[in-house]
Amino acid sequence: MKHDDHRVKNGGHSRRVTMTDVAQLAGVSIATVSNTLNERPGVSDEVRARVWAVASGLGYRRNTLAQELRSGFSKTLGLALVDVSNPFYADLAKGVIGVAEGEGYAVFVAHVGPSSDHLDEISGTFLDRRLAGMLFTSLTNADAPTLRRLIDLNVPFVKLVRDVAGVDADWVGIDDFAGGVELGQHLAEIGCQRVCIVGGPRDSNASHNRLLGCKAGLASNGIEILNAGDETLTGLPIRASGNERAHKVLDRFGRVDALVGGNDVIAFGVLDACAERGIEVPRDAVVAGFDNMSLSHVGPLQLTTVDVPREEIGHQGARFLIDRIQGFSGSGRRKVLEHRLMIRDTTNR
Amino acid sequence: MKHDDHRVKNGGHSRRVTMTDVAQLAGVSIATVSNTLNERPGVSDEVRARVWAVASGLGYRRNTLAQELRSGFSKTLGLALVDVSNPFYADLAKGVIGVAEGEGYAVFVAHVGPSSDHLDEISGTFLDRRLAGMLFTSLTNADAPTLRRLIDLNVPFVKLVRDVAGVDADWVGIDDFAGGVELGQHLAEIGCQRVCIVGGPRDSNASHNRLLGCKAGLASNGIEILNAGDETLTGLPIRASGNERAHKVLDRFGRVDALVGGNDVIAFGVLDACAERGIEVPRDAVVAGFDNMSLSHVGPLQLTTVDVPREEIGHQGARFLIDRIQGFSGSGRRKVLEHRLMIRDTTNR
DNA sequence: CTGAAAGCGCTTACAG
DNA sequence: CTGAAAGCGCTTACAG
Repeated sequence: MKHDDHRVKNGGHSRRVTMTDVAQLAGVSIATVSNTLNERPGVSDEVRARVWAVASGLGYRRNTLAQELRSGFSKTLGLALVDVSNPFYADLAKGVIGVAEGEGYAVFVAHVGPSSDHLDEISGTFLDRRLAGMLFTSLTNADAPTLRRLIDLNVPFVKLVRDVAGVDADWVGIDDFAGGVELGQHLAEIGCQRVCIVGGPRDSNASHNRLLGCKAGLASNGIEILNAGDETLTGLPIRASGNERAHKVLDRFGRVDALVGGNDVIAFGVLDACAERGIEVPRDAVVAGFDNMSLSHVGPLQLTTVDVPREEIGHQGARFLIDRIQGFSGSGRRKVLEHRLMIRDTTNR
Repeated sequence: MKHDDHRVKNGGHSRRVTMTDVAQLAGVSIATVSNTLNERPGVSDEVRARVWAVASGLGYRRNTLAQELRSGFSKTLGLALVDVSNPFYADLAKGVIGVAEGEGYAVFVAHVGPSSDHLDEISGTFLDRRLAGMLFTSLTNADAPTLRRLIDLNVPFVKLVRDVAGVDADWVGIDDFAGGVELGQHLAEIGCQRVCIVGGPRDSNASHNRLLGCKAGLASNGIEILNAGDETLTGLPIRASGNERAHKVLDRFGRVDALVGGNDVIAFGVLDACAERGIEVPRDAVVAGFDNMSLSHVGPLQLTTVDVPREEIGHQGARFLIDRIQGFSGSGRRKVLEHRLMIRDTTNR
């Protein structure tokens, strides 16, 4: 195929090939070209063959903007993430993009900062582009008005991982509470008594449930966490915050048997803090996380954590969304995927 | 603002607010609405104020599809990645999305599989959507025809990290060869004699340069790698491949002083293999990687590696691309960002 | 089976 | 300063 095949001469300059070009060369109307290319019935075999031949000969490609504008249907999704460079969200994104591309949908990825204002802005630009649907992560209750506007506009969306009470939409995640319980019980079983939790954001319902679950798992063994009610209990889900809060906790509560991170990234910060203080894990203290990040089991000191099937959450979320785009209606579905406690080096003693 | 403000009644059903709605309510033509909203001169203050008031009262949002179709200008970029869930690409994506959103561009993220066919397909769907420009990673020479077609179509694009010879376009990356040299020299300095390289893909020019550099750095100290010419020298940049090839190398060459991964992910696989064989790092053998992934320095055994400023590469790439979209022309620029050898536990002896 | 025509929601010369 | 009209590239009833 020659390169020029994708363009058409037009008085010195050249432009992209349109249906009109195909129609003229094939000697038919653009309606017939459209019907042929969209595989609609009622085009004679002879014409159909000629149109296809001309179209591919010219290297014709349908203009998606025009198609979506006119038809009112879009095959584009929007995915809002706190931060792609966080492996947790990156894995979700992979799951979403994988299913979406398989079904012929393209996906916009946008970054939501810490503020809900930005989520509203992103949802706005998604609306401007008339996306077929959206997927949200890291939602908080403050996002409810934004989501309700989408419901009013009849734009389908899915909540991933975190849920927002009172907003009726499909949700995919895990049973964070149950995962927390299992982790708490494991710590009790291996004999931990003095336990601190260095949790995730206060306004994340997933973090909240993990924390409640872990407390419950410990409580059923008669253990109460040391830093209940302390400001170290919740914080940003980043390594620096885990590190800083681990140091505070170790300063405040002296000897600690176990430190639980609200997620693996926090737990890495906790491990850093232990290394910085000469606390040998798991001999002096055990450490656990939540998520099972792909790099949480590197080298000689692998992290105990609760596996969250991130990519699968992305898959299921995309499927839910595409269902609704294709006409499924009904109140919000809830899909709870399997989590699994992964006992590894950092609690192995 | 009421929810219904974003919609307009239309015989039982309701539709999104358009410029026509705004024009009618404001008692002006849609041309005037367009001129006002686009802040073009030549609209009286009185009319301007009225139009803005009506537009925001109605919750009007411009339809991006229509705008891009009619104006012929798009504020949308495409980013093709092997895999977002690979932290290296995730960081690049973060950099690109950060700058793009700051400049008012949205970005499509697509997954390129291992084959070049898929890259061509992705570039096709990007063209269909009339994107303003594209960014590519993980290019190989086989992608040259696809890229040349973009040049013919006058669609700007940027090559990130990997370069493709003979395709004139902006490129952003690091001096992989120099990074390799520094790493090789470091290994020689700490007394390594028996060195194996477990490199990246054969057809990645970045991996190739790293490998050549490392060999050169060793050679300048009179050291030749053990597995030169061996099939273990190149392979997939994934953990399993690093693990498998490390085992092969250790089987074939007996005692080895140093194992170099083509990137950190490969090096993690190498570390796993060492742990599996009871080889204590760095006592029995040292290990190094390339990239400085954020999780390459976790806990008690942090990986020696060469820092690649991934997010900054994304930033610079997006800036280059936006320059060209805004009219900059001229032959391909080359931006070499700073790398840095990070000496850590795995080579610390 | 095929085509002329209207229209999706905008932008853009061009008159007035 | 303002508006009527054409047109971006398609899709979609509707005639013939």
